[in-house]
Amino acid sequence: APSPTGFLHVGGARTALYSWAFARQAKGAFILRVEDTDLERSTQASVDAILDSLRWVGIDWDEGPFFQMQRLARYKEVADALMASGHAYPCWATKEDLDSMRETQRSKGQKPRYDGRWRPERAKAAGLQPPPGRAPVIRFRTPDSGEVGWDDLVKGGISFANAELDDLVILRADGVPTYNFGVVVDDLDMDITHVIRGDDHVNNTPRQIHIFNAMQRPLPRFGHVPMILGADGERLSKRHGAVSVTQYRDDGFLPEALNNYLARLGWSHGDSEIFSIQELIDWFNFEHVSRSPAQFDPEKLLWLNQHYIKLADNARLAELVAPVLTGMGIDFSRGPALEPVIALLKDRATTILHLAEAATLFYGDAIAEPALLEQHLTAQVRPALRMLAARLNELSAWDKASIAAAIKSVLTSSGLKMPQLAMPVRVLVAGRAQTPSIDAVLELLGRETVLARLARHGLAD
RNA sequence: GUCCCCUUCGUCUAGAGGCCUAGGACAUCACCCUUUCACGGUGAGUACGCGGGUUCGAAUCCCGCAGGGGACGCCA
Repeated sequence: APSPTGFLHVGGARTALYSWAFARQAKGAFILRVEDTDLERSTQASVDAILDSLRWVGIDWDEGPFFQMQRLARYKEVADALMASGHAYPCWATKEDLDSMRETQRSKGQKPRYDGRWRPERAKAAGLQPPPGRAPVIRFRTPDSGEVGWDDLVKGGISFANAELDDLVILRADGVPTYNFGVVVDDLDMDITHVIRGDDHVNNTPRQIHIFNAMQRPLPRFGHVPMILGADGERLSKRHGAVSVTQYRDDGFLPEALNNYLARLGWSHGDSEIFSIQELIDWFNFEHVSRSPAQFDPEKLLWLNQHYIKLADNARLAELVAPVLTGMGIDFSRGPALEPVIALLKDRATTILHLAEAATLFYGDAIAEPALLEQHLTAQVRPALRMLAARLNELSAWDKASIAAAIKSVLTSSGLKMPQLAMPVRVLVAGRAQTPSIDAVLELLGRETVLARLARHGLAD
C-alpha cells in the first residue's frame, strides 16, 4: 500500500517483496492499494513511478490498484456509523489550539497528545459551542484505560497502555480520511488477512486495532518489518545516495540482484546468500525476518549484481547496454557486434553502466595517454611489434586461436615474455592497459582496425 | 521528554540451553591461478554491549543498565 508522494523507496520495495512472496507462497491474493489521501503531496507522476518500479522488480498484483480518494463515500459512511455508536465525535479545535496545547505538554515533559476537549460530555461541561460555519473534523474516541496488544508476525507480543494514546482524527473537515482510518476500512472491505508494513507503523497499530474493535470486526495479522538504515546508522534517506528503485535501475542494476539483496537484508534462510525469486517464495517466513534494523550495504549489492550479470543472457545484456552507449554518444553499429563484446566483458562488470563503459573499448578511436604509450612502447619491443603486425597481416584465418598462435611465434622469435608484448599491443590497439585477453580483443576488433592502429605508430605498413 | 521496539565479526546474518575454542556472506589482507585488469580458488584477522541472576551448563532463559532505531501531525 504505497503512498504516491515520491518514488518507490528500497525499504518500501522490500516490504512489498516480503508481502508479495508470502502471498504467492500462501496462494493468496496480493492487493495493491494506493494511499493517496495526502492531497498536498500525492501526484500522478508518483503513482506511475511506483507502479513502474513494482513491475520492474517483478512484483505483480491480483487486485487493484485501488485508490483511496475514490472511496470517500465509504469512509464517510463508516465514520457516521462510528459517531452513531458513540465511538467518534466532531472536534472543532483549530490548528492554533492544538499547537499551543502540544507546546504546553512538551514543556512539562509530557508526550504531546490531544486532550479530548471536544469529547461531547467534556465540551458540554466546559460550555464549548461549535463555532458557526466551520466544519469539524471527526475524532475517534480511544479507550481511556486498559491495554491494546497483538501478536506481531515478526516481533511477537507488543502492547500499549491505552492511556498513552489519544483521540485521533479519522476524517478531516473536507471528508478525506486520515491514514489510520482509511487503512482500517480498506483492510476490512478488501478482506485483508495480513498487514505487512514498516516498523515505523508499530505505533499506529494500536489505534487501528481500536477502530477494528469499534467496528466489531476481527483483526488481520500484523507484521512489522524493521527499517533499513544508511551506513551511518540513521534511517535510509536521499542523503545516503540512491534510495529509489528507479535509481538502481538507472544505475545499471539488474532487478534480480536488487530483489536478492533486499530480500536477504533482514531475512535469512540459513546460509543462503544467492537465491531466486521462486526460492524466496518457497522459503519465505516471518520467523526469520530480523527484528532489528539493518544497514544498507551498497558493496554487497554490487557483488550480487556482478554475480547476476555474469549469469545473464548476452542478448539481454546487449539490450540494456545499447541505450547506455547511445546515451554516451557512441555509435556501436560501427565496430564489432555488441553481443560478443559483452560476452567477453561481462565477467568483470559490476553494473550495466560499467559494462557499457568497458564496451567503449571496442567503439572508440583508442588513443592512449602519451605517458602510457611511453611506458609500454619501448625501443626493445618495437621490432617484435613490427613482426607481429606482419604475421597478423599474413594470417589466413582471423580468429582467436590463429591470433594466439601468431603472438606465440613472435614471442619465440623475439625471446620476449607474454606481458612484454601483450601490454604494448593493448595500449596501441585499445588505448588502455587493462583489457580482456589480448587475442580475444584483437579478434573482435578485426584485422583492419588492428593493423591500422599499429600503423599509426609506424609499426605496420 | 514520554511511549514502543531492538542489541552476534566493520556490514548482512546462522544460532531457538550442551553440536559454539560461535558458522556463512560482503568488505579487508595474504597466497595461488594468470597475458594486464578482472574472474576464479585457498587461507587469515575480526563478533555474542555491560552487570547481575537461573542452571551441572547460557550467544541462547530472567532482571537491570547502557547503546541504537522508531513514534509522538487534520503525513503516510
